[in-house]
Amino acid sequence: MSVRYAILGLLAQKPRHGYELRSAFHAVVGGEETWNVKPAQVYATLSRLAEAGWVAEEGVEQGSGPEKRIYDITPQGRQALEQWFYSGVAPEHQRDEFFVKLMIALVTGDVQPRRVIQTQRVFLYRELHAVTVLRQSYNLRTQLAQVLMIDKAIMHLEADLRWLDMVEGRLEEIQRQPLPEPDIRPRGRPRKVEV
Amino acid sequence: MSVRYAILGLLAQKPRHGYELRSAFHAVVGGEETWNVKPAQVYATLSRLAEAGWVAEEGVEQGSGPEKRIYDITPQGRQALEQWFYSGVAPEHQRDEFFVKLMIALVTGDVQPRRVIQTQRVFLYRELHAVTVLRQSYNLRTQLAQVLMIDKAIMHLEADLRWLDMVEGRLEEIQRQPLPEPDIRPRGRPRKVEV
DNA sequence: ACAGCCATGTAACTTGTTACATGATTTT
DNA sequence: AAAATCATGTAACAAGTTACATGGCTGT
Repeated sequence: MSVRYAILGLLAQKPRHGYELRSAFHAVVGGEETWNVKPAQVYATLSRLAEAGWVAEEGVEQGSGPEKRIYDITPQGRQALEQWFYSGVAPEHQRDEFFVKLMIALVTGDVQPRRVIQTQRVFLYRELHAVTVLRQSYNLRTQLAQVLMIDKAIMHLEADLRWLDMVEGRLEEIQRQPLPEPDIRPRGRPRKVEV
Repeated sequence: MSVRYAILGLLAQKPRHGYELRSAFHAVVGGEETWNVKPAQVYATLSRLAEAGWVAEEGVEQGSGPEKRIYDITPQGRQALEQWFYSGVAPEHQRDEFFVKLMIALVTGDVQPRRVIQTQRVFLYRELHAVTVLRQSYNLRTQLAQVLMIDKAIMHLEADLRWLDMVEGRLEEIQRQPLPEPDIRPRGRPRKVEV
């Protein structure tokens, strides 16, 4: 979803060809190291965007070398892009892998949840240290994307660490009371639900 | 990735069939409303797990009604599961959709980054309010998953909001200096890189 | 000559979603 | 009889990754 609109946005700036879109994406979002968009995805996305009528192939440019298939954004594309810009992005809290891991660890007998939590805590601390060191090497003016991303990473890592502390607190509160089995509701048509 | 190991973990608890795995997943992770795993995914994942040798079909149980194909975890499966439990989950900061949106908004001329930021801020505030209200309706002892998830959501939303403030600060710092175009390096083989 | 960029793709695979298909069972 | 659950799947699609294939241009 992100790459699709990113390509659309870069085409709104000026017409470009696939290879150029890929470099521009890396330049804007923060380099090949942080988000390496594969050529396959760029060309596939361009085809889908063209099929949807959001971009159009403008023609082929041929200098000295291979031909470049130039794409441009359409009016419909511009409209879709604006809608994207001015709509909110919902963070998906629930589809977090560690959350699933923790909940499964709590019901599966032969694993210690506290060790699972501790493993994650150590991991997050290492990550926090790594990005804090990395931060010093970036310059706000020339590497805005990198700086903003690290700011975000730090805040999220701190939030995750505080959450892990909270989880341990909550678990102590309920003190080894096993999770209830899923409540089996009676089969068939349920009676009218009273509110 | 999460669902795969969740199914494995639930089978480590006891042998189950596909339909039961789906209900158990919902019961443990927090209900159909928060993460509705589709039957298609459960059965597809079971096939893949069986092919990998992590689970095995134990046989068919036939009561009054349709047959149930019971699966159980294998020793290899148990090993893989333990490795999963005791390894860290890396949060993916960079593949955040709003981050991409912001960076693209900053280079695309015809959109106001501050309005994009404000839209997201309003969205996050609404979400924060919604989960704060929802929190009151849950009970720690009987709805642990829901409570923990909301704790996490609140902390992340607060982190995101603080980050948005920080972004505006950073943008004022560089005060409408346009982002530099991607630096075009000379083509051909680069000379030896000096460290 | 060779390394490495410029430029385009195809094919296979993974994880997950959506829609469809089938049929038995159970309670109101 | 209708509604809803129990139980299993197939097919098509979307987003993304990995690997492969092709060929020209350019600087050391």
